[in-house]
Amino acid sequence: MPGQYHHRYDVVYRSPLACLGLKMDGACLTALDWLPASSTELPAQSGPAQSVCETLDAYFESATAVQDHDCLFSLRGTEFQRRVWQALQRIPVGLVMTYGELARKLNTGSRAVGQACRSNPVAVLIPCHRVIAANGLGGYMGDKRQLRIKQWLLTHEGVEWQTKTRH
DNA sequence: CGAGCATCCTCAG
DNA sequence: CTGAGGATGCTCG
Repeated sequence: MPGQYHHRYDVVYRSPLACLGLKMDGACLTALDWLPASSTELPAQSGPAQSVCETLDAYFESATAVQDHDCLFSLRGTEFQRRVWQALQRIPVGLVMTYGELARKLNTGSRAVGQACRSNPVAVLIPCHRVIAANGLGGYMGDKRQLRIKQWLLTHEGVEWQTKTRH
């Protein structure tokens, strides 16, 4: 049923992969969600949303060209989640980290990091897809079927991840 | 509290 | 290689 998501989002951006729903609060981005294939484009009309779309244009044109973006976020989350989301934004394009590595850096547990990644409100721009498991790709959006998105993004960023053999 | 997680490690078979 | 199971930190009801 196309269009059913339009009342939730201010803008629906069409990426090469799937549509992304934007929610704005004034000049700040509050949500960027991957939408189901059935959703249809809804162009930006306000300035701030348009600038987010331009950032996305640049990213999907060439990930490595966009080393940092100046989108403003306004995010709801616990202190711990914010700490993880900030750490995510410090992972540069082309690199990945494991949940365990990030956990050690933040003095916490790998599963807690994964949980915070899962609750990332801003897909792509807060690059939770750059965190992978010690032995493989890890999860994405709590749904195995969405893993192709994570895989696509990493490939687009020139990352060659491989399923490590254990031991 | 207790259950549920986008994990990790170890230890059999 | 595979699977089971414990340790782990954080969140939500």
